[in-house]
Amino acid sequence: MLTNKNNEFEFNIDKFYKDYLKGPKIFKNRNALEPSFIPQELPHRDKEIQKVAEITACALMGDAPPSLLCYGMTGTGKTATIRYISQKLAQQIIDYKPWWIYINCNVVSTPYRILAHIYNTISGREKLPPTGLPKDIIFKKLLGLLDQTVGNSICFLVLDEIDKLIENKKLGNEILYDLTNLNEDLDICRTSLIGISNDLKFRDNLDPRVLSRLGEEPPIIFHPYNATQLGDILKDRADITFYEGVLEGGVINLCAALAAKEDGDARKALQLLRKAGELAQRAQNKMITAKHVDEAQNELEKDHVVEYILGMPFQAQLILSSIYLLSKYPESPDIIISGDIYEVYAELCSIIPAIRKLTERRISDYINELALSGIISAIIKSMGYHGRTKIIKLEIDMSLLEEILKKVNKIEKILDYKPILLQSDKVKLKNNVFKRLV
DNA sequence: TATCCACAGGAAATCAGGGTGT
DNA sequence: ACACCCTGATTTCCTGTGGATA
Repeated sequence: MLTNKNNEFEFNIDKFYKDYLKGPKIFKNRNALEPSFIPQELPHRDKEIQKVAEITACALMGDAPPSLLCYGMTGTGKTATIRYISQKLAQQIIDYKPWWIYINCNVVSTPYRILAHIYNTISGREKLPPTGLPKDIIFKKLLGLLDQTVGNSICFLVLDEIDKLIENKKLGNEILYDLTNLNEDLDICRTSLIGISNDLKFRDNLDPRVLSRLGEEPPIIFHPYNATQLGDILKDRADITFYEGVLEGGVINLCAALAAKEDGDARKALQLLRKAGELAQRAQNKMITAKHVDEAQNELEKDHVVEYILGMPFQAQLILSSIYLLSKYPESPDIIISGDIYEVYAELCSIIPAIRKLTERRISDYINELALSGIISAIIKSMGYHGRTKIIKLEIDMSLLEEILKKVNKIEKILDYKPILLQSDKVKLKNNVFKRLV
């Protein structure tokens, strides 16, 4: 034990590092478990690869493939398949070099920025400003650049999470229309659009003109992996990532089974395995065991919640605090509805200095976002004569929520506040009526 | 069976903050 | 300095609605 003369614990960092280096080694190469890693082979995606290959094969002859849509839940290999195809295609084409431009519409989320992103990627040096110019100027500049720089080649535009674009129906359809019609305005360059989405329903919001362009080919559906398939994927990656013999038998299958339960998300499976490895490494264990996987599972879940809540806008954190306060006391109602949340929220706004109170409409959207993230659940329920409302339930631990909210500066102080609402009989009355109805 | 509650949630307008070229 | 542009967040205005109650 490291102690100084007063017998206090003393941390010797140099010794720690030395010991660490001498300790067991788990990771040979971490990269293979990163989401960005593209493996040599993609197990169990042969059918999908074949379909994409068939549609894009005309690029071998220099023709632009028709637009293409890929659907499937997260972690079903959509993006990986497209990247895989782009590599294979590049190996086969000798007389020209196709361009591949990846756009994650969750990150590059506006029409202007998509155009600018494409422009900046192709041009390489001359960057367009992030805002300020009119869109049509950018569009014309882009057309010029495509003909000039891409020239007699094909430019693949891969729109990942394309459904995010359509969240703003009007603008999203406009830019998609422009992108699907690029070829009309180009002289020599040809473009080809590939859309990737995890939401099948997003087509409903598509303008018919856009849909007819994007839907020329039947969409390619990526089904979730089952546990066996996930196991195969993990095995391949584990061979690259870990030193031989560090994986206890059954660890891979356990990861695969856990991820299979969660919609067959390969990304989650890989994350789980990596986290388990990290935990083993940190604990200086020689092997990764089922225990590490369990721990990893818990930590990943917690990490996600903590990160999400701390990353939310302050107003959303306030809403969550309102829900917290509404659940905390003996007087708390059994059923939490949006109206009550808003009342408590409004109260909190008046207590905390320099906070603007937002409208109910906005708060309603925030509640929906919270529900989407899984932190709360919100079910619309009609109470007949008592109107229609959302019934909200906290889906994470109260203690965890408290722990997280304590970390937020201005919220920490109000976590013991007792809302006036809870002291009125209004809640009790409502509560009784609703309890009867639910 | 018509009524009416307490909201849900769509669409367009507005605002403030960041930028442009002239 | 000026007119104009893009964006994200929010407000304003609005129509819609399931079912207990009178």
